[in-house]
Amino acid sequence: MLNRVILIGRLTKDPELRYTPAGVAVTQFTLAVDRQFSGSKEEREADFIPIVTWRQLAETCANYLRKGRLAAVEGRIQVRNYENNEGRRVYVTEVIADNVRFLESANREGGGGQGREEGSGGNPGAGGGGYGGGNRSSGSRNSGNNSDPFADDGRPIDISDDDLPF
Amino acid sequence: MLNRVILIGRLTKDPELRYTPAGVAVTQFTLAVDRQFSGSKEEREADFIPIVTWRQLAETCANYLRKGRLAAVEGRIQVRNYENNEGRRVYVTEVIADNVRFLESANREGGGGQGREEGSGGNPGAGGGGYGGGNRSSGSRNSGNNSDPFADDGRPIDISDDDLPF
Amino acid sequence: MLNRVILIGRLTKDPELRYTPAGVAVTQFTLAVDRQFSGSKEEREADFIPIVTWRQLAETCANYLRKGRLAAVEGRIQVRNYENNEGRRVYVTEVIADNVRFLESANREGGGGQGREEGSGGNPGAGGGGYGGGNRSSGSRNSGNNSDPFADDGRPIDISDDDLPF
Amino acid sequence: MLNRVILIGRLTKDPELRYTPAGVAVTQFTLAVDRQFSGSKEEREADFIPIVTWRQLAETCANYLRKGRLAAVEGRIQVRNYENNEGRRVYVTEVIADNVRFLESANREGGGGQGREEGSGGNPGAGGGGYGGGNRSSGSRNSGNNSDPFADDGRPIDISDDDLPF
DNA sequence: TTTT
DNA sequence: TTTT
Repeated sequence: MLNRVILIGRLTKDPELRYTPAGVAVTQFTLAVDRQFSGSKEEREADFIPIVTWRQLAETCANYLRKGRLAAVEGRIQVRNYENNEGRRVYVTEVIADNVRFLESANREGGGGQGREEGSGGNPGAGGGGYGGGNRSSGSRNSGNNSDPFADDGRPIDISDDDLPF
Repeated sequence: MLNRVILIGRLTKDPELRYTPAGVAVTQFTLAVDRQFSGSKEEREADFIPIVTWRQLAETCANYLRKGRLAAVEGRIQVRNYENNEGRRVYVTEVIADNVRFLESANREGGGGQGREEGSGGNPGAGGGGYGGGNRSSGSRNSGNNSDPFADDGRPIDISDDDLPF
Repeated sequence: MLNRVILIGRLTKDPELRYTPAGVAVTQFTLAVDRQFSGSKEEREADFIPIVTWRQLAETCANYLRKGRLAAVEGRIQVRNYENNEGRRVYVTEVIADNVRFLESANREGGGGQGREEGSGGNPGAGGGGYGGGNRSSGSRNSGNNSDPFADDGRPIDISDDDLPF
Repeated sequence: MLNRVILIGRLTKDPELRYTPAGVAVTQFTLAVDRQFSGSKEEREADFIPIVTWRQLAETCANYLRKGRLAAVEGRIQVRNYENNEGRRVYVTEVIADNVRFLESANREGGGGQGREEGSGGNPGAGGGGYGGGNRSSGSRNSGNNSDPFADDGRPIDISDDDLPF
């Protein structure tokens, strides 16, 4: 019916951009969202919330977000489940983002040498991910059978384009 | 920093009211939130999102919500983790609600014989659950030592998976 | 940057569907959103918030919403201003909705004789108003010079298609 | 029923802190929230949304926010009305904030000489403005009859403590 | 100007 | 494991 999430937090790692077998871009990252305590700094804790973005927004996030950066994410909660290699059903809760705002300029902390730092800051059109198109990267950039975007962090293999949210 | 969720959906079951060892009320239920498809009714699917409410709001939800009812929930995403009985770390994602709106009158479908139907509908003050106090039910309604799924900070204590609500 | 509003309330009147000179559907209504008081029923008050919907969503709202109905609205705040006929600048704050959920079935209170009651309830695709198209009603259903959708309730005349939000 | 707003934008001016006759702190500022255009930079436009904060949160905002700073605001839409000096009813729409996040450190642009710059950045407890108390500044710092906090920008005079939202 |  |  209605499912809306808004988060502000910092990336725990660089985002990971992958492609579905059909070549659709998917980027994942985790947002550390500090809980609010009026109390002391000792008890500062955070929720670590996995974010998934698709298509054009996925590419933009991969280009402009980095570990430690502050970002605002708008999206919806999705609960997926899959069977793990022990035959047990595992439930994964993620936020599927349709809008991401970069709240810190890209050139803040001097890069880090990954050679991917191409933006100068601001928010180069990260909103509206997929609304009205986006560049459905057609090619099979991701061939082979080990191509799953969610493999090495315990997420389901055999993701297909049926998982596309829009 | 900022962590806000708003959901509208239907309860998959009656809510479950329990008490921490310290006597604090906790109610849990799952909300089925239909995904939006312009397409056919066949492909109608839902996300099943676990909700947790505390204190006064927990009591109100237990009193007025029932399986199948429509409700709006406002809260924040929380990611808990604990070690299960196989020594594995399990992550649980829930929405901690601080505001619940009952969108259907309680007397809609005539009860069901659980003998707990005491409300007449509307929304008897479910908002603001816990803001400024709530009635911290003092008593030791919950005696016994191994019985409660929530220590007083909401983390599971020494329970088997059978005791896990989800 | 980020501008998100979620409201639940009741329509103070039937919605008003009009068309821009270019034939784009616009529906307006006001939502009465009760403020939360734990206190007595006497002091129950509401905010009356003007809602604007466009295109396909406008048509759906005009078809399925009626005075008194409960609805959930998702959108953004927009502040327009215009010069009134006394040469004074007037500011109008509205919520531009991109998602509307009908929380009460259309056949609840038996019609009312407006002869427009064609729906049977539920939510016939009101979400995503305009995402990916909608039927941009082509024709000039609304010719002449007195055609402004906002005329008789003190809203600016000379609305043009530049005001279209998507 | 439910009324929730989340905004990210920049202050158009320094915030204005005043006190009601009873000595309750009120801070007002306007947030410029850029609309999203995938298009050119020329058509960049913004909504200018008036924000009101009360009590402890008002004091914190007055201390740490400045013109041009980026902030996230969480609250609800309120529509007030009053009669202006020409006997006409005027409607004012504002966002009553209950949570404000400072998204830029205070020492960014070097002050500006207002002699009020006492913070070093971060977010010193701006969340939860008023939840569970706040320091209801007791004194009559604001005596006299022309003391209205909303006077010089066309807002109603004679604001009383009845306008307090919590 | 307002809804249940 | 799921709601209308």
